[in-house]
Amino acid sequence: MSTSASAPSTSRREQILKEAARLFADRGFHGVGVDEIGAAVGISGPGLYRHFAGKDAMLAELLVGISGQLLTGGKRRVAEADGAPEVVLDSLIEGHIDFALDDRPLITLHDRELDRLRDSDRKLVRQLQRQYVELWVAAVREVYPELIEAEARASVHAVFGLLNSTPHLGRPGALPGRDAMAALLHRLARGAFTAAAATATA
Amino acid sequence: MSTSASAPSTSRREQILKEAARLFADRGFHGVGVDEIGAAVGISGPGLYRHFAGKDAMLAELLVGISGQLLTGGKRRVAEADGAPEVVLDSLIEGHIDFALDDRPLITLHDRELDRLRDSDRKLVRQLQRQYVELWVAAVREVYPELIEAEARASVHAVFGLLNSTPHLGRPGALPGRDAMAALLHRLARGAFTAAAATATA
DNA sequence: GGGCCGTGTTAACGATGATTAACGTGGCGG
DNA sequence: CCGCCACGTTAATCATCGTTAACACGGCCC
Repeated sequence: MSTSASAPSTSRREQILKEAARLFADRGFHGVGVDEIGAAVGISGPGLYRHFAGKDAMLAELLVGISGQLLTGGKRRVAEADGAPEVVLDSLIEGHIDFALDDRPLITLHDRELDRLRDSDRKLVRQLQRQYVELWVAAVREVYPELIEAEARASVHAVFGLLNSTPHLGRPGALPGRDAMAALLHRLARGAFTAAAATATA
Repeated sequence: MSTSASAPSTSRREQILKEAARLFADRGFHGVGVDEIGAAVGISGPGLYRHFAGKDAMLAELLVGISGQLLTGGKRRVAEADGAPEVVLDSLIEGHIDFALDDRPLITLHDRELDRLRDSDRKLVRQLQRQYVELWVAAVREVYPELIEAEARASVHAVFGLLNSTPHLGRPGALPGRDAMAALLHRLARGAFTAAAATATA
């Protein structure tokens, strides 16, 4: 994982990635120039090419990183909560919410800029995303066996949309605080699944 | 207004807007060239400038149109179902689902490319969106009075994310058909609200 | 203490892309 | 018929942007 050691040069790369993520999320991949990204980390323009092969490479690393993190975290949670279906699902939901609330720009990029990738990268990201979805589908179907595959899959996608909606919220204080927001999102997600199963295919 | 009469030349403009919406949704505003848009309607490149002041104007017209349609439809539904809170909410949900399922590109643009607008247009679109949200918040709070304002607002945003998730789905047949999908989304949305209210602020 | 490497800098270069200019053409009202 | 107007076309313009070149400099290993 990225927290491997106190690696020194890693700092700059990660700083760049962080700022690039924010900018990409705000204005879109094509809407951001390399000069802006450079400026955001205190160096100017082409200096970035000492750290990345190009703008595309930054986006690729971001998206692969996000998908990988989500999948890894999801697998870990499934393994840790072994045996208890409800616990597994709640843990997945909790993990996704944490990610959505703490890394807003990344979550935004994740389902917005996938198509700007080179074919090979896009294929990799899609594969990671698919595995993550399958993790959820399996967990959901354990808790709600009455859901057929297609319903479960569609519901999972929809709940992702629900959880990922956080970035689209007006800044100030007309909203619950972080913890209350997390709790609310959790309830919303669980309630959605429950309702999906309620009269499913009936 | 645009729906004034059986105006003939309207056809071209609307055809252009439709193709532009599809392209913008697929590859992002900055990712599409005017030549591509032109090619999509059989004319080439700068011919578009006979119909629109520029690329920005197309996006502006699309976004204003979408927000306006949503708001207008929402207001109409609220008025028609006058008096019965549950009916109002269900009607709003149904209307939004129809829109999300039938005009995928527009729904995508709606919450993705807002920041590419001129200040005045963006302000207008945001105002229309805000009114639409308020419509929902009011309807939700009528059905679930135990929800406080902030919770209701956040829940509405989240449910929008849920309903708008349709575009992000793999093309083929691993998913329910249109009507089944609409029913499923409706259940998911209602279930989410119900769960939000269940132990709200308790 | 000299050279190499990591990290930057600024000045081209080349492509792309939005917009405008200059120019056609077919239909239609007078 | 004539000319105007809606609608297009292609060629030129001008800015922007990603990327590369050429050059600088501080630290660290030997």
